[in-house]
Amino acid sequence: MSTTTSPMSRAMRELWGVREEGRRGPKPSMSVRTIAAAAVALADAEGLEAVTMAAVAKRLGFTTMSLYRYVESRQDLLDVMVDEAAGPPPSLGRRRSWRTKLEEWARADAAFLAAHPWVLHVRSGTPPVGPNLVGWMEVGFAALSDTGLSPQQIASSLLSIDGYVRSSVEMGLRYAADGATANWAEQLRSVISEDTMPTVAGILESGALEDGTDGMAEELAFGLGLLLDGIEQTIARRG
Amino acid sequence: MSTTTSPMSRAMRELWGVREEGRRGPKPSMSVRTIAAAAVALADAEGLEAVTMAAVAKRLGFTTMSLYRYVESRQDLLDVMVDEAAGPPPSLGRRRSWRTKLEEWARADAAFLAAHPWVLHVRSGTPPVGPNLVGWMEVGFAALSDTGLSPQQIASSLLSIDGYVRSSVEMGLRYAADGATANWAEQLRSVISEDTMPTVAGILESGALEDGTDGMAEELAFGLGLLLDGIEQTIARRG
DNA sequence: CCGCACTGTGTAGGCTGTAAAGAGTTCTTG
DNA sequence: CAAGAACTCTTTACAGCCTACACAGTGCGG
Repeated sequence: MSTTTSPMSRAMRELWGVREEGRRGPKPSMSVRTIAAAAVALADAEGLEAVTMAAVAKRLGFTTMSLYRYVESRQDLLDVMVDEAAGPPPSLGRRRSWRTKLEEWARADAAFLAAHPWVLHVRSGTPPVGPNLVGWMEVGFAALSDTGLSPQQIASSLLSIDGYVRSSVEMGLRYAADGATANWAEQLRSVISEDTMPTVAGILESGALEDGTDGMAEELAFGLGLLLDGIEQTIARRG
Repeated sequence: MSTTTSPMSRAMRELWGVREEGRRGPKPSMSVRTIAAAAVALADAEGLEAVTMAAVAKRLGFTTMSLYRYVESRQDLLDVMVDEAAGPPPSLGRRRSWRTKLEEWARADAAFLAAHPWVLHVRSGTPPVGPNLVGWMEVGFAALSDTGLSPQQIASSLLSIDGYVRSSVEMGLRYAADGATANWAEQLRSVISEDTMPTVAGILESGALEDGTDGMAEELAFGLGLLLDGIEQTIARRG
């Protein structure tokens, strides 16, 4: 109930293209976008932990502190990075069914996350406010807007899909990492026995978890199909 | 292909109760469990960021460095914390159907995550190796072991469910946080217009996202039902 | 032209995880 | 039983992190 209203960060406002009035001093030599792009490149190459203020600044040939003219804090930078990495939303066309659109939306989402896995580990306290991510929501919501679903149902449906995609990609990356499950199996073998953990032991020995990235794509399609089926049913029931 | 085999950490081995031979020096005054419990309490109370080695040690009345006799690194501690917070797996009984069991498993999973939200933000590079989490997998796998599904399918099914539960809880916490969506709406209102983002604007005004925690439980049940339906179909198709 | 708003820089401080060395305790071995 | 090895906890130290703050230079508004 204690609604603490915090304003949008300056960096986000710049992304939305709002003009500040009365700009007097020297013109900025960077922009939030260039900074974000450099930081994204760094995260793509060396992981999220490598994204320190110093490292990003160095990559741009500026001092660490100069970044704070554009970004309020590291967290602010991370939020901006996510929006930058997402890029503009996919265009879903007009003619096809909501189901085809949502499927394409989900696939684009998965591709985005697979290309920038660190996004999954950026923990932003608040829902997204960058123009790209809001754009993604826009086209996703729009795909469902003619179905007769309530706003509530539309929102829930899209969030379900996004959530499922995220967890699916994350699982895929975790278990498909090079030798990850092999190593896992080896560690477990030294502690578990057929008596205490028979089912786990069996599944481990079957090698079911060691099939790498292919399984991920299949799994994504599988669960996604289920969610879409459910949405379809909800629509059929008069929304 | 370059399978770098890393052994299980000493802390994990202690959790599994393996005995070290020839213990000579003074007896340890703590245990991995007590440390983990203190750290969990801290995380529950003040969030994951508050869990520093110094803070945990202080809470136990020891020096920071003493923790490193029990735990190899902060990351190691985090892994142990997750296992500790999870606790023993739910007992699913014997008589009921696999579907009832899985539903209960998912509900217990959601309850666990809702009680310790920071678990969602612990990023462990490897699959879990603690006794509690492996126990959760055991009972989850066991619920599906009589269905005729392949080990591969069993593993995928349970991971799907866990993934969905996780994302559902995370979404719920993010959007249901006190005043979060209200604040979000206010921020967006200052940047978007009916022209550029008509659907988002409409959904925002409808207040669809501001209904708090109740929506989460419903949403969880909704998507979960879909996944279970899908598993049921797969089973019916001769596994 | 003056002054203010703005830029990028340099310095500094507090906090972090953890490496390394030391002092004390207990078990094992000769 | 004595001696040394192995173990525990402490102390000290350090590199790296984010960022607050004071500064010097720049360019527009009055």
